Amino acid sequence: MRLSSVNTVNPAEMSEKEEKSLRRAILDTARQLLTTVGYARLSMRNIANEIGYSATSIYLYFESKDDLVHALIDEGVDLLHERLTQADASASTPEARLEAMCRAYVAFGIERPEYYEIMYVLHPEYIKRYPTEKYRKARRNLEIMARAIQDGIDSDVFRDAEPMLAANLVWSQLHGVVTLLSSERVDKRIDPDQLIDAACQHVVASLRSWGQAVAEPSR
Amino acid sequence: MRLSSVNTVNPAEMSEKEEKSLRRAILDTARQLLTTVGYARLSMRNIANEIGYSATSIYLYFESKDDLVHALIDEGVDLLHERLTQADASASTPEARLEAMCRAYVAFGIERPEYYEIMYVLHPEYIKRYPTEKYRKARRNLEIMARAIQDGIDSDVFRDAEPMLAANLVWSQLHGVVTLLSSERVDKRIDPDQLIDAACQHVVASLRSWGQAVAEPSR
Amino acid sequence: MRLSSVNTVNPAEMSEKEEKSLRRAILDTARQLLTTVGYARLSMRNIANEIGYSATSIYLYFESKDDLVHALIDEGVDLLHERLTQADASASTPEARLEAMCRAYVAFGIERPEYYEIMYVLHPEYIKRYPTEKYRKARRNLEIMARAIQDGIDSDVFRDAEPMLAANLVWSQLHGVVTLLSSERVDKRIDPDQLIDAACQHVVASLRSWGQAVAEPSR
Amino acid sequence: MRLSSVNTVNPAEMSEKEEKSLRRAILDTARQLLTTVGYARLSMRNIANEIGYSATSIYLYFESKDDLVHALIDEGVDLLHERLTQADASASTPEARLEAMCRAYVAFGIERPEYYEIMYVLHPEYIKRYPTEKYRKARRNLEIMARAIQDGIDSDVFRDAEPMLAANLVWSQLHGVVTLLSSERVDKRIDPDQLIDAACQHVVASLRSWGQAVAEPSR
DNA sequence: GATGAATGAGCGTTCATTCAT
DNA sequence: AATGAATGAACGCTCATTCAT
Repeated sequence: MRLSSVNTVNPAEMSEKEEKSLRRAILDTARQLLTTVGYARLSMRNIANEIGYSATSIYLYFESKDDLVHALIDEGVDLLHERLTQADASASTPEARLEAMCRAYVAFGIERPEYYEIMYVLHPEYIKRYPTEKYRKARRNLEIMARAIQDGIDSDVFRDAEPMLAANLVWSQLHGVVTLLSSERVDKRIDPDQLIDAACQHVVASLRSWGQAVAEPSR
Repeated sequence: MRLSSVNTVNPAEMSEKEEKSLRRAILDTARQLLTTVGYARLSMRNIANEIGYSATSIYLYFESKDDLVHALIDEGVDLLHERLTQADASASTPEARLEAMCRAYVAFGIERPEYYEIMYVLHPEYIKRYPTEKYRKARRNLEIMARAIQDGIDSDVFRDAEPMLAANLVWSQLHGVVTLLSSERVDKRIDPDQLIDAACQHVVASLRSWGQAVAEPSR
Repeated sequence: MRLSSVNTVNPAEMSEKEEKSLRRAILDTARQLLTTVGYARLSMRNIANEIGYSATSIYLYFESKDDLVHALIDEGVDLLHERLTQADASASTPEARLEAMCRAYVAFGIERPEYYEIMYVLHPEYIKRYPTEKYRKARRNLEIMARAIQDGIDSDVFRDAEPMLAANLVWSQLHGVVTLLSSERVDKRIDPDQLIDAACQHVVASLRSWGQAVAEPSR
Repeated sequence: MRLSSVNTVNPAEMSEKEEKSLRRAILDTARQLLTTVGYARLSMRNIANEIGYSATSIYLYFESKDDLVHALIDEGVDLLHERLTQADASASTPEARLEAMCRAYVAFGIERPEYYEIMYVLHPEYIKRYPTEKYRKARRNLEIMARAIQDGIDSDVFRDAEPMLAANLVWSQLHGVVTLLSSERVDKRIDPDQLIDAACQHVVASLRSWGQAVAEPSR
């Protein structure tokens, strides 16, 4: 049975690019399965069945399951990078840029839980097998934020601090919101959007130089 | 009992209470394995081998793997509760109490990553089987913080806000720091303690009423 | 936990003979489990749990699971014997006696499926371990019927035949009805009672002397 | 394929069709084990060992143990159907047709005890998982008999009766003979063939119109 | 480029049974 | 008379992977 005759990931998209490579189909199905059944139940045979190919075929495109997942992480890293870059460009002041990036980050985490899970939640023992060279690429995403922070410090909008530490702090806060929300651990009585909103505002506020940060609201 | 003649979980502790029950040994070994190999590789046989017993024996003390893990979660919840309660009692002002609790929370997460993982990181599909009655107990931990926040609001130290929303915000931020650090995703050039410090301070700062929050530093 | 404090097989009976032996309780529970969960799921621990004793205790009264089941078979054999004897005594003509016994046999099979299953349905590999001496006792049940048949032959009501062969024939027919009915393989549109009725009548009719029953058709 | 180098199910048959598929070998071995050790001890590993393959391999041909057994039941149903159809066609009068079918039925049960066990003896709890659509096919076997009975009634050879009830009665009687014989519960002093013979004759005789069969006794 | 066939290792779990107490 | 502790063997099943074609 071939791809075209079986239930494909997204028939609409299929007719569009019709000649989507098998590699692409594998990755897409893997992603799909990650959201529906979770990493623990993501298996080669699982993926293969879904796309109507034999499990063996996957090995033509990926050396191992690790390799496949790493490819997915790669995609996730790129996608997030894109979103952050766009957010960064969408505003001019360091504050606005940072806030835009925060919102983009959280949006990415919430909308693409599959990517987010393998990128940032999977057990470290696993992530350690992630090729070192790709780590650097992943780290760039943090550096975009760090740059906006640095700019904020340079222009005295943000309080003086080690920008990478600050970036990690920002990251932590956003990461916490994303993971708690998507693991459904937050009480239903809490409105997710309010939580996200509050988090993004505080992240920026917490970086403001003390003088500025608080004088304003009291006015 | 063969316990003493085999590689035990922690020889030091063993000589201490010598007559540690097998149930205890199982829980401890499970915890140990959670840190070393992660939940995905935590198996009954794994645990059994580690303590030199047959896998079957575990079933003398736990109905199922679920049961075993739930028992661990329970312990974690209690342990965290204890730490938070102590922290809450260790200070008098709402601010100080909250900060103490933040530090206690992070300390717990960092020092007891096994507990933390099954309590707050494990895939929700799993956690859903956690008995409802115990959920309430788990939620109490958030409520201790919410209470301190409420007190702060009442005494005008904290800006007026929905205390549960604020508590969840605090929680998110701490959770982010804990998980990123213990999944070793934070660059080694960042000093963990600095990150934790910064996070705890910001958490409290972000709750201060705008007027007060900023007046001080500018002084 | 002791018998009295736990869910017993039949509380009503319990208060009656209060001091029912554990051996009795084991047998009763085993029977009960045979009907509810079937032989495949009848386990020592299962029984033990049900009566609130430890599985080990069963071994105080029965050498092995085989032994226990054999004891049950014994009871079944006795019970059936009793019913057949009563039926035999309830009528005077050989025909009436036989028919009464047929009805008693089927009734036993339907009302006591647990006994019936282990007595007559369990895989032969198992039954082979049944002590030889007890076989003889079991065979007696067939002999009661054979005797009525012999009486019928002697008084010319039944056609001349080898009585044991005839008895086995009768037995087969009844056995077929019982097993098909209690394994729920008979279409629901068939009324069980009608089927049983018809079977019992035919069984007797088929033994009638050819002169009476069959001579005619040839004419 | 290692098949040829290992102890095969039936070397004679093997040399015949040499290229017997593994699927076939699995089914045959399963059947063989059913007769030798019974369903209770029929396990995937058991089958696999017998044919010199790994247990995993079975899953290449059958989704589950259920699936495997259902496939066997299917085969049995078909085989029996074939035999009954042939028997039905082998004679012309309803009586002769019915008797031929009775003999065919019993012969099937005795010669193919494995099939017979899973088709008609296995615990109902199991059989309930048998796909509904296949039930209909199984029921056809009874309907062939019912048809001959109906024909007999129409031509006044058989006494007027509900044909399905009569068919079930016939079935019960045959079933009883088959199961008692193949479970080796019948005394060795009884000649199986005589028993079968007698049963088949009686089955037909019991259906004959009362006028013919019973008028006499009134004489 | 794709597959069918096959597997070893492992999983959670159940079971009858033993033994020291 | 009764038990708690313990186990080896087995069960159905899933998984990532290999290899010949």
